[in-house]
Amino acid sequence: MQEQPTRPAVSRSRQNYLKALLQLGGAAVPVSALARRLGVSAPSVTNMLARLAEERLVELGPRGAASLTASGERAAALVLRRHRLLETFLARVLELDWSEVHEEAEELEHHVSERVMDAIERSVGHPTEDPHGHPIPDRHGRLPRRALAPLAALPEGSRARVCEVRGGEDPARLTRWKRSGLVPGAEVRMLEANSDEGVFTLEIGGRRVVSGREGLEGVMIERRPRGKA
Amino acid sequence: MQEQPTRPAVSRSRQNYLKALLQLGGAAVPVSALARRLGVSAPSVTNMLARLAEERLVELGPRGAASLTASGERAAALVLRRHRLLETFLARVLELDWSEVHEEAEELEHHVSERVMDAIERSVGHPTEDPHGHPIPDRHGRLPRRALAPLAALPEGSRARVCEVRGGEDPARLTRWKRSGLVPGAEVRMLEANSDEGVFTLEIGGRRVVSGREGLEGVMIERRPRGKA
DNA sequence: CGGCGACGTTAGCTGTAACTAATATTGGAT
DNA sequence: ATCCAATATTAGTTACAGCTAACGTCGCCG
Repeated sequence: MQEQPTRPAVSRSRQNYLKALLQLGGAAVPVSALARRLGVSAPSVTNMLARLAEERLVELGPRGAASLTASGERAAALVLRRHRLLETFLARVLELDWSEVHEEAEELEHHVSERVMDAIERSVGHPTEDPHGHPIPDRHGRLPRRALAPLAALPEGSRARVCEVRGGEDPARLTRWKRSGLVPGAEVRMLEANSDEGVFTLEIGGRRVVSGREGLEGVMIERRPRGKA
Repeated sequence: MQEQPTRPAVSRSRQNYLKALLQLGGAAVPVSALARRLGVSAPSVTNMLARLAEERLVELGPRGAASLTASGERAAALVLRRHRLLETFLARVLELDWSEVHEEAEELEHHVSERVMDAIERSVGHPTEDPHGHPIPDRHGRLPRRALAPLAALPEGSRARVCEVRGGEDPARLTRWKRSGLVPGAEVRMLEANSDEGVFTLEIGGRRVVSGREGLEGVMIERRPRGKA
């Protein structure tokens, strides 16, 4: 063992694998899915999974299906926590556009010390959600599970509140959503839902917005119980 | 060539070598000095210097003496710039203690994007000095040269203003200086300078402080022209 | 002027984490 | 039942940047 900058317990690469596993469901994730997500080759994944398995962070099933162990899941959630705290910080304190914060956090999450993370968290007042509405895991790696529905599933005439927008990796998409008012917290009403053709007409903040199904994919709502307008 | 995260023009390690070269005077730096400073072995240095020479960032003289080229010096100053901006940011915005900011910046300087650096610089109002009083190079890599004198050289009875405290790598030392009021901007008067025995008595902000020569090493002053007690 | 010690270099390894090419496995369609 | 295509694995390589051990080259001291 040679040691240069105090090798971290979980290397940068490992952190990315764990995070990807968690976001891919955490259980029975195929090698190919991981490879696609991380943009690496399948052999690289097989290799890394073997190492992670050795370290008891994942468990390997048949046909390469990987599942996070309890400690792997915790580690993954802690990476997610840093990521989301950083996004919040970048948006609120440094005033970056919400379409930019994802890629910046993607890099920083691996390099910011505990000490600085604590200061960052203080500076944004211990938020529970990031700018895209994703819940922020607590410092023990507990990630609140929420049951949300896709906006496209909202019945005609119903109201709902946008809770979370997924797919923050694509800045252009976020920019489009922001322009039409599709941000967490926005109140929307489904005016017309043509599910067959995939065309939806919504009222967002008093404005009519028409969108295709792909344009809405990832926008998640919490159904308003009292909302049968 | 394999490329994972868009290999930076100048790798982390290179940046550290360049910065160390600049701080070691930038010209005719012996291998051994670099090795000591960076905490690596001599062969590692020889190796890296060869690569840097190939990239025209340094020039190699006889007996391994390394000198920065113009572009190497610029690159080094830009690393220093990031470092000092980060220190300022960490101290002023995240309110870390000035004894902690150095080591945090040491890591972050390699991983913060241009975009975020710009936002950071804005958030601290484009400072020209870091918390330890070091000048911050401009965005073209120009580093103002200042002629400062060590505090220990101040004649008895003279006044001066502390300009810069060097040696910020050692948090304990910074903490001691801060306790005795030796921070950039402090007004001091040399009450008694026993240079032979290396004992100095100073007046700092109305308080008498006695210190040995080592305890003052790195505290730099700008002589007050009108300051003959 | 011979040799010692400091300094530097060469050679060869280590570890991480990627890659390609070739091979094995496996599940579904014929 | 067989074969194909998708999926996963094995084997071998690459790049970076560190390491140790061994060797070379000065300069100076005696």
